[in-house]
Amino acid sequence: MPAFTLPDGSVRHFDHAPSGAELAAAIGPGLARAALAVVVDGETRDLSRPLEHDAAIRFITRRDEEALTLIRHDAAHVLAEAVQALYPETQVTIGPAIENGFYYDFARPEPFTPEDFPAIEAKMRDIIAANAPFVREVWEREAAITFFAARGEHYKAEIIRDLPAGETITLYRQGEWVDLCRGPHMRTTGDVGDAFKLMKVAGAYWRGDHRNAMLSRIYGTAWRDRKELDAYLTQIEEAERRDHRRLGREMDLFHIQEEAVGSVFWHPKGWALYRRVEAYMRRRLDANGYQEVRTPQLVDRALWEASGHWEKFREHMFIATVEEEEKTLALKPMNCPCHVQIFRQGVRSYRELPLRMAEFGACHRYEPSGALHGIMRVRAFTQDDAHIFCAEDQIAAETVRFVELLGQIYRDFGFPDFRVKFSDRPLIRAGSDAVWDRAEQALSEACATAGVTYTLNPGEGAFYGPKLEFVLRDAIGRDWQCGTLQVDFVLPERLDADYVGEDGARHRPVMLHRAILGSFERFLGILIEHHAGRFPLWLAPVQAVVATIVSDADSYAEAVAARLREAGLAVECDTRNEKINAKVRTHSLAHVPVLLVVGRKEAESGTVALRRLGGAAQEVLALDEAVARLAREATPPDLLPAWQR
RNA sequence: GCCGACGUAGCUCAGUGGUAGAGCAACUGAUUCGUAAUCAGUAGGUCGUCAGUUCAAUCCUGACCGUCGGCACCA
Repeated sequence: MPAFTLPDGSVRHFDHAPSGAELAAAIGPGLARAALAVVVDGETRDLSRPLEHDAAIRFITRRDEEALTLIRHDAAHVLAEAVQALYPETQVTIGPAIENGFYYDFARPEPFTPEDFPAIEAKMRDIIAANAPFVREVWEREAAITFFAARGEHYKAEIIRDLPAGETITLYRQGEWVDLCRGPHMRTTGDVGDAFKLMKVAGAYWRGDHRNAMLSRIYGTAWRDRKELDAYLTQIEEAERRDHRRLGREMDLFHIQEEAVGSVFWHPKGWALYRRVEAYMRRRLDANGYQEVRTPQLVDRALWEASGHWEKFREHMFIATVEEEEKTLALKPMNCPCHVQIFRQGVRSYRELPLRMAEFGACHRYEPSGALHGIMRVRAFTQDDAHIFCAEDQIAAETVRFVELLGQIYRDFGFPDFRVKFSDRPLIRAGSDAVWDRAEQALSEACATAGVTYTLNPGEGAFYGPKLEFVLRDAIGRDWQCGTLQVDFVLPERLDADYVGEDGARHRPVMLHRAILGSFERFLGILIEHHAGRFPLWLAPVQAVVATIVSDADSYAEAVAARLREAGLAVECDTRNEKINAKVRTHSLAHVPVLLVVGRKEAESGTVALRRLGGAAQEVLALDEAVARLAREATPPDLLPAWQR
């Protein structure tokens, strides 16, 4: 007779196999009303299924975060039923819960449009109001295939055909409607509630493969209650306000135009920001034993053939030819083969290792048109790239050193938290399995030494080696993969790099490909969105504006601005014939961190009224003190004396 | 690259089969003002490009380019 252990440690005994719902009722009527699903030894199940064996039990109610997944999954089913009710010619495929919501992929000659949403949502509300129970049925494979094929649901039939032998095939009914699904589901369609909204339509390939048919996907969001839904919609609006493309235009940082698709025109203010980041990175690298180099943009295809990139990435390379010569050159899509060329000049000694070769390398890649996105995904970009040539037994120490540097840099840019993913061997790869074994092992040992905990990202490594990926989290909770550290035993072999060891013999170095920001373009996009354009003083393109109240203060304002410029600050002077209210508004909207207001009083007393972005308070300071204070505040974090960090 | 939507002044957006408007920005003038929009005036557009339909196209049709949202891709 089964016994169930509850979260409080108490045990309930039954003389039969009760359903989850029965068990909940036995515990209490409140729980019986609230329970949506039951977790049996860690596995979430429908309340209707009998519990045959002894198990640890807990219930999921609407108060649990886990309810979200159930609600979203059920919402996907309700969406599918609604769509088939309204558009009977539509085939259903799959519809999972995802972060923040759910989607369902439909096969239909005519794709859906957002104009269809009101009708579909109304139908969904009807289905939810009908409160039909979800009923689980176990089917025999052939019967299930015949059933779906007969209904013209060929995708469902294909899914069943491809299920591994021995897999239990379950269908769920909700009223008249039925779908193949492994579950679990809540009790009834009514449990979905009313906190959902259809968001957008999109094309999506069947089974995520671009060789397959394009399906019509409908995305929705669903939450436990209206309040959560509204909070989510507000968060989306917030993200739109932060959009780097919008801020880039509003703050006059950069633009992109048709004649140079995927390349950035940096305006003076955007370039100021770029240069601050670059200068900071250069100082950090200098201080960490890197040697900066610069390598050619145009490189003969022979080198790319030797490196293996020509074979794998040719379609993504910009090719250049001249009429005079037969040569085919490619704009470099990456820097590593060029760095190996520098390494190969002369004879290298083990004494030079680890050799850390850095380049702010400008690269070009012909990215698919649909991948382009503002300055985040472009065709011309600059990596904060470096390659560490080292011996195999130096991988661990170099990894530790790199992770420390990376953490420091992320903190300085305002990203205190990051996580690490470990990507191991992909299906298509260079190098023997023995080499991959060694590379993966070296990297995982290095992680252990560096105290890095990671999540595994199977099969996502580069074709030449495994990699660590560093993912930071921004101010509104979005994850961005920026840094990377890749172990490469292959390229030194292919490009014949070697060094003379202690034993006098030639050895292959290992290459560690590594980047911290990834690309400047993308990282600046992330920075813009993370700070919502309100940069910390050391990064702000315009750090301060001196604004006059009356034109009598113009010459004093210019003098104030000059003093600040001498102290190294980027300052503008606003002597326009405008009221101070208008000036405050203009510069606040432009996200200028510091406003120095000067009128007759300040001009006479040699002071400034200092106002911070976002605050209404003003502080009247002697000019000298204001300059000293702002100069200190605008100091990049790596240049602050130790006691101030 | 694939599916869909979109493209009107610098920006945000109206609008119509008879060659276009608003607000903000810009410019000019007045105003000299104490912390988120002073007032008045002026100027600004081959309505993404190219074809087609039509007496007539910014509007209808098609192709292309670009942008946006996804998918696929991301050395």
